[in-house]
Amino acid sequence: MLQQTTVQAVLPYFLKFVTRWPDVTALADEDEEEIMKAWAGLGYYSRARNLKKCAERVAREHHGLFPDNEAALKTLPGIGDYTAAAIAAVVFDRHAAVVDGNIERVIARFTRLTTPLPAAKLAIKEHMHTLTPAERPGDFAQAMMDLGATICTPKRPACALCPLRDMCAVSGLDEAELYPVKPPKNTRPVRRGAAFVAVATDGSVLMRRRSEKGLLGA
DNA sequence: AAAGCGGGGTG
DNA sequence: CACCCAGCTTT
Repeated sequence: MLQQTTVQAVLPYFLKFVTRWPDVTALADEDEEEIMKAWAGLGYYSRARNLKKCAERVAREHHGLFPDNEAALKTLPGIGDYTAAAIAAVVFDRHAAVVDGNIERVIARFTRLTTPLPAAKLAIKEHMHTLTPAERPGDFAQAMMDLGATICTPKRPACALCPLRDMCAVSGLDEAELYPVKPPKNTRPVRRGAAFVAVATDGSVLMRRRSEKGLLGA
């Protein structure tokens, strides 16, 4: 449910779902039509169909219990890189590198990555893996996501409040002059000197110096 | 690598 | 109005 959907929007749906279908088997045995009706309003309806298919496979192939490793999880319908790692880390306490949109941004800034996405995704995943502690990897992932949601935000990050400020590669830059930018369509990020910091799920620039506002070229 | 998939909240 | 949201699947 949380794939590209805010926690606030999901919460009431999630509560209704877990109340009506308390376990994987209940969901697997339900008619798809009923699940779709309960999903109405959430959008991205393929997620609902994947959820049912996933429940059916977990019920049939795993005795109603989710597999405890990333590789097996990723074979299930609707479960990709992020969700597989999140389940492995949060539910099974495995040392898995969780990378969602927030963590992507946090890591990219933290390492002052200038490679545009999605080419940088592997490097980000690897860096997150080295950063993730063996103990409470799930809590660490959730802390990183919270950091991205509250401090290291897409626009106007609150660097002054950041607990990672002293270790962050971007902290060397003048915070007061850092601000978010979205490049015009049909343009690509251009690097000039060290003042330029590029990152975002769509490959757009997140931050650059105000004085170089006209830096983007076609 | 890029397109397609939704609805809702926010500045 | 643009942008963003605990992404995944299919071209």
